[in-house]
Amino acid sequence: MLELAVLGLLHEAPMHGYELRKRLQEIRAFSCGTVYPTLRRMSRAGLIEETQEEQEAQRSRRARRVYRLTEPGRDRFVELVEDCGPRACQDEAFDVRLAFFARTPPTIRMRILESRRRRVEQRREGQRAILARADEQCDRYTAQLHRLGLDHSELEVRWLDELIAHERAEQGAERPAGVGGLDRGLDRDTTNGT
Amino acid sequence: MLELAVLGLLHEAPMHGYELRKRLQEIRAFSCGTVYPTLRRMSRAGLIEETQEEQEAQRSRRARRVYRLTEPGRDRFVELVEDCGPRACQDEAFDVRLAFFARTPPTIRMRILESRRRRVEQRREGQRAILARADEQCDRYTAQLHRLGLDHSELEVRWLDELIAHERAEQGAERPAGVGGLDRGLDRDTTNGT
DNA sequence: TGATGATTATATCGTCCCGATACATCGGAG
DNA sequence: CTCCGATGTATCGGGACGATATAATCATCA
Repeated sequence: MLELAVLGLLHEAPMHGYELRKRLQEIRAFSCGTVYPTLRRMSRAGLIEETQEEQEAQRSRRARRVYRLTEPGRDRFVELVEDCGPRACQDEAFDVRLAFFARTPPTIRMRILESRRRRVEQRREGQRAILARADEQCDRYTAQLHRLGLDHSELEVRWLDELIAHERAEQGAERPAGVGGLDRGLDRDTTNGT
Repeated sequence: MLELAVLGLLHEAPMHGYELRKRLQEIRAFSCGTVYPTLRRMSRAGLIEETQEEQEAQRSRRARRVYRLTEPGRDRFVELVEDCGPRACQDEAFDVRLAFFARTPPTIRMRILESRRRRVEQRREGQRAILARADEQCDRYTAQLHRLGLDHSELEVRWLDELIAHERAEQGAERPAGVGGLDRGLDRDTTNGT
């Protein structure tokens, strides 16, 4: 997942590790014990290039490593972004996937949202079942825990319903009408191929 | 965390791995790739004992390993349950801690609940800040992600407030009254639960 | 001038946990 | 009788975490 996030962020512009970490935190708080080893691994795998930021002018601050997306990295991003297997809607992956929805094909978006919905609904049913027989087998605190979990699940299902409805409206508006490309606010100008 | 959960469950009765895993799922879905190695480790550390379930009568089903709490294990449980450092209110730990609140001293319970509240409030403020400037720097989907996160945080803060109020009422009822002696209300008495 | 601490920046360590996979045994359904 | 699904134990590779170390830069205040 970090891989996808890094690829996606470097898509915008080359960055050094610290900047990457800060941008990453807008998506999810990855630990730096995760970020740097991943950058190394991706660098070895050829998905990104690292170049020493050489600016003699400044006697610069410890010559930061600047990471830049490579062609294989771009391909890998497309590959990851088009994956809609079961992992794509798991808790740890879903938020990162959503963060790059603007660069995800609409059909994939729908599939991910619906998979996620099924998953959360299933969890919700499990929590309901547990709560239903909570009196017999749970202590008060455990029951409260599941109540919170259930509320979370219900909240997320409603949220997903909104997103799905929005997607449908958009796709419905585009398909029959032909190419619109308008809908500003969805993403700002992601069509620039760099 | 798994260690605490295992210790807590074995506190009730000896169990074999599979049963333990099923009971564990009522708290959180630990993978079996986590459970078995942990059982081994705890066994080596002397926190639990494993005994072959020998029942000649049945030519039994592959002689399951039955785990039983040892005295050091009991001590370890107390130690873990009384810890209220920052880790105790982190996401991964908090649910397990709550699951054994019934065996956690009231003062520790309060400290954990309040730490948790501070933590979630902090997260909430971060999310609010991000949402406030979402128009400039987030795409629509990322903003939605943070909106859900914010709703989750607000939900949990309210939930914590209820729990904390309940704890206070309980402690308030016991302290000034002197010897109440009885801990009732802990396991039954779900009040009106909102 | 120098001490102090916050921020920027990179890196490693041990640990936890996950999902996939493999292997067996058992009971019941077809 | 055989296949299937539950029961049951176990390992593997890998992703991620949090603590920690190190170091340079910068502002501030004494």
